[in-house]
Amino acid sequence: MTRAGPPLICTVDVVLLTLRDGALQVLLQRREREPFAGTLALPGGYVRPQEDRDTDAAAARVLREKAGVEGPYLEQLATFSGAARDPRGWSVAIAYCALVPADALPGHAVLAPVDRLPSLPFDHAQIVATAVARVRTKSQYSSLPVYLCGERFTLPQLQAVYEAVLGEPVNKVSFRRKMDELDMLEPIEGALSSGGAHRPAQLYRLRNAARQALVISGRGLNPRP
Amino acid sequence: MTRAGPPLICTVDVVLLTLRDGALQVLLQRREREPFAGTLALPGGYVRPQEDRDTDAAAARVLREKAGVEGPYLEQLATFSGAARDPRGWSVAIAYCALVPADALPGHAVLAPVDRLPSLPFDHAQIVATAVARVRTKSQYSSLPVYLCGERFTLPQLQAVYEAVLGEPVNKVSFRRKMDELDMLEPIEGALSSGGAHRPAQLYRLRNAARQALVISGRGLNPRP
DNA sequence: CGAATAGTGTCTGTTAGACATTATCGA
DNA sequence: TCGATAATGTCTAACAGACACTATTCG
Repeated sequence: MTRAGPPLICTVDVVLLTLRDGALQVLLQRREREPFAGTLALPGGYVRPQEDRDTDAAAARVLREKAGVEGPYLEQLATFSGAARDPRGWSVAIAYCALVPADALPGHAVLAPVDRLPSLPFDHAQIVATAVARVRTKSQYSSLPVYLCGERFTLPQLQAVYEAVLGEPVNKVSFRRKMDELDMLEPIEGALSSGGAHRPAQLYRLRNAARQALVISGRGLNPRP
Repeated sequence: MTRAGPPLICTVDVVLLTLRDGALQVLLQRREREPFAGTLALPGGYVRPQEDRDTDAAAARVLREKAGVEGPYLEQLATFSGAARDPRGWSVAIAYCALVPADALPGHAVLAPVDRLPSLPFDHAQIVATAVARVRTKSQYSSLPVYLCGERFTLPQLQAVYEAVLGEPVNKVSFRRKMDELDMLEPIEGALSSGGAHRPAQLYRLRNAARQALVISGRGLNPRP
């Protein structure tokens, strides 16, 4: 049997996206080790076969250890590989995408808006671009953006989240019709947002059925013309 | 710096899908080596860092070497990993999906319909299921199924391909309207299908612009109710 | 009451599917 | 001419977006 050849570098990298100041932002960290020690990069780390059940678990561990984030929405994105992307040698990076409400992040977290990233090492810029494209596309026809909200939110808030993610305005009536059809939200009895000098909004939460899996809509929001 | 730990098994596996007898079928091969020598499985192999530019190239090489298929549509699917999936130990398999017209396969190729698979080793059944789900979803709103056709095809043929992939009938008028809007096909002047005792159909080919990239439609075909 | 935002009713243009009609071949 | 399939015209129902209107809070 052919041997597996020289050992490969195998890592997981996580694109953690959140919403801050009305913009989609990605979590970056200063690298402690070479290569690129001291520069901002995606959180990542070696896969640890003894410790990690699979790469999903490795990504969750990286987020827990490096960002203090526990149990977020986490989805495998794609795998990036080759001789060129890492100066240490031929490598495989399994990239993950995480969505987290901003208030679930520790205060010291470094965030950068996805459309004004600093220069990133490895192929991290490409990985972020892939993640953003995926999240945008998926948000067109699914409940994905709710993972960027907290436990309780109003429909106007949720609409603003969709608009921030999609980068374009969403028709209010259509949006509410869609949310109604998808049947993924339930109003919290008697709970209204307060604060403004205006009519308060009904607070909603995710239905239990919608907690586990994304809710998918046949036709998307804002289909291309 | 922490060492990368014990070497991992890193492979690529390819789900080659084609259309035969009006059904979506997957290419399988008898394994020559342990584990599971002699059983049918997805074509796959170790990533070879010295030889392969990246895992995309590794997948293309596997298809070329093991199935004699050159330059097919090839797309990364997902990465499967963990201690449980391979008896040799903790492994990472980067899975790819290929679409090929049936007549581009060598005569001796072993195909199995995707909805009546034999028992497969490793997590290959799950990998096939993932590939089929992805191809179905993507075919709803893109030109993906054209890769299952040859160079020249008629609209009724293409519609039959869509129906076979999606597993449900497609409205003829809507289908033709959509193909027209997408503007990805061009009629071959003066070329008509022949053979039946009926009106012959116009032959089409992909426009050059549509050759390189998928053509994406805003609203899908057959949106869910 | 006025400003501001939440929430709803309704109209209209667009799109997709059903159905019917015409076209073109071989036998 | 008939059977069969290709190709197209047209009607209708569903849907999305625009706009206007009502509702409810604070000051």
